[in-house]
Amino acid sequence: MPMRNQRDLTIYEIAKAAGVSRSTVSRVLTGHPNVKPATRMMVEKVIEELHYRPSSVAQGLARGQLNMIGLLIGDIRNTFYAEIARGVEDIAHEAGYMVVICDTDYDIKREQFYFHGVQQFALSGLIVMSVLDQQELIPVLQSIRCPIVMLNRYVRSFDTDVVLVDNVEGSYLATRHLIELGHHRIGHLAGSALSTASRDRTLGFQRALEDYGIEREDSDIQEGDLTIERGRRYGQWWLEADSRRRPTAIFAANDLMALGIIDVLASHGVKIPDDVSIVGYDDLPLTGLAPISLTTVRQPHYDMGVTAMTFLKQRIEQKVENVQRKIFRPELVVRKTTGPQRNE
Amino acid sequence: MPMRNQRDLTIYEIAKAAGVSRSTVSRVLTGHPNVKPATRMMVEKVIEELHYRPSSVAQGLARGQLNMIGLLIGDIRNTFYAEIARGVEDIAHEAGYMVVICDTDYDIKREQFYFHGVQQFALSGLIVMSVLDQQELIPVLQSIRCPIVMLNRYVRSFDTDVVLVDNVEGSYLATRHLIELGHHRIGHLAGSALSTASRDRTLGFQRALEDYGIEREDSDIQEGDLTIERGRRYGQWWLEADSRRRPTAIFAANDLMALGIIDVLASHGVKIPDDVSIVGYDDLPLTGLAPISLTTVRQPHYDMGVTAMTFLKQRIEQKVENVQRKIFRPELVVRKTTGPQRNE
DNA sequence: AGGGATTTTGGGAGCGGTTCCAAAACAGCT
DNA sequence: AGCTGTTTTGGAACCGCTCCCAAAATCCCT
Repeated sequence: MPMRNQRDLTIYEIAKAAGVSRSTVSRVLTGHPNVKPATRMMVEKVIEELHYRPSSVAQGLARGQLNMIGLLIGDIRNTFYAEIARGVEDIAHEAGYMVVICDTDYDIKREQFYFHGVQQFALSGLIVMSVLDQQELIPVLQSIRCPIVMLNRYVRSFDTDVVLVDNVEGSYLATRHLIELGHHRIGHLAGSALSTASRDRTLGFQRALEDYGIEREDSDIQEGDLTIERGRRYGQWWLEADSRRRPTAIFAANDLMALGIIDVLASHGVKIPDDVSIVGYDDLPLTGLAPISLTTVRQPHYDMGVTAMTFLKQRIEQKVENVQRKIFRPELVVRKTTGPQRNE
Repeated sequence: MPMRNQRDLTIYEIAKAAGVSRSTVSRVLTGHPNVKPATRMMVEKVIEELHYRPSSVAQGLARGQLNMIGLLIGDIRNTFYAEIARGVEDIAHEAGYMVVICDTDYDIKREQFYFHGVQQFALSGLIVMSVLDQQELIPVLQSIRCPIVMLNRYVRSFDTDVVLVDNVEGSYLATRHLIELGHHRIGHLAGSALSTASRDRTLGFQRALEDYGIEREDSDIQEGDLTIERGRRYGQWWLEADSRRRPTAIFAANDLMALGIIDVLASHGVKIPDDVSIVGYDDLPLTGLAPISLTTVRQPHYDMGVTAMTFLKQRIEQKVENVQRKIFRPELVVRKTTGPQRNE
């Protein structure tokens, strides 16, 4: 039987100390306008002096929602998510919300678990970077009774606030960059086909190829899972592929996979970018370091988190009416893992 | 006025549907033994069929603690913390706790804020990687009325469960490695002198020098803040220092700083390890990649998180009596940023 | 000063559970 | 059947706060 973590002051003590009723204290606490200024100041003084802090749990029960928000992400160990998380938290912190971290590990079971958790704890809101397929996601989303902001994902038939980056454009930029360097055998290691973000990146890739009249065999696109390990497997595949047919340039759907590829290739003596060019996606903080210098597509992760939380806050506080939408523009960062196609 | 996030089922509905009293439902919910097996099964069936989930907030109020724990860390963007966080969360998840993330940003104000938050929300427990000086930390810790596990830090005069890595040994290993390569001008870029972890690392460094009879000027140790930027500044300093007196090997108190140093040096054409050897500390996942291949000291971050949360869980559930303590042993990982001292 | 409108305050009923206590049901005995 | 002793159950108080409603206080006029 867990010990009860005792508290000392309740609103009742404050009321007594201030010589008013609990209701009045509650009013100053919640900023209700109908309190005589003198009374308000007096109560505030007592609160201050006694270092009273209301129980968020009791408030949560009475108000029907806890001052917390959930952040549903794949895996916090991926810096991509970590930066977003930090952006979310900074705003949440200012606004007085705590952030509950929900690592789904890209696992649907676990994601379901957290969706339930959000209900049970009556969280005030939820920022979602889900992995569920659209089909499955919709009913779940509808069953959630709190404000939701979708981040880097969207569901066409479900209108929520949403923060996006133009993934089509980002990968178009990356691919065009490779094309302009003279490459025409370009491989794409994609993300999961279930996520709109990944699908859009693949789309941008294909569109660029088309625009520049480059033929594409189906084998040029492989599906991945955004892990470094998957990148390593791709690297292995590349090493073993027919050297006259394998891509001379590779566009990976995220930096982690690009790094995995580089790891394998570099340790087998493949020269980058001389033997093969590589572009990633995300611009993780460490990929810009001199020894790596990955060419990649930058997304404003931190700001995405900030924006998502700002949207959510407004929604929770019902300061807005219409759906909020923000689309960031990605930016190509050319560094040293891409170079001109060498004559064959 | 935020909208109330409506719920549907309460314990009362279940009681009615099952034809028993709320108390009985509550008993089956909490696993109280005094329920007739037939009744229990019957109630469970109703709960199952109606998909009832008790409100964690109401439970929290009644029990005096919420089924959540806090994780107080510096900055989730640092993979070091992210891996720990993931270890913590995985265990918490199994045990039915949610994890609230508290990024202090190494800022005392913000740390205080979160300490208060823990109280207000009546969290069940707290895992602390604080930045506060011992002096300041003790009263704060004492004022917290919930179980605490200290992670990678300790306060001598305050007995809590603790999970540590032997930092003295780790940096001893790193330093000895450099000495054995023939270096005798070795620089140390330390962490904040306020944290026991950093102080211990400095201690191991000094001890190794002493053991091998190497003289040390005070300038060999510089205080840092564990950021990549600080590493860059150190790199800058090294570039500008008198080339006959500057260190031929550098031991950084964490990988991030080591990477910052490498970033600057590598982009100025300094050859690593030919011109200077560098050792980091942490073995972040990306530092092992071929282009970087940082020699470093490995700590089992994920397992540290797992252990901390396991300790905390036991403590919350009062399954243990005595203080729990676990000290992991670090491991030197020799890669390619360290090499023999070249004749001068 | 008196009367209606408005502001300020206190009382009390929730919010959805847990838990203590006493009553009810059920044993096992003689 | 009648009497203890143990399970099993329901009732009610409570956890700490919010918020509705009505009473009290204050204000502005005539």
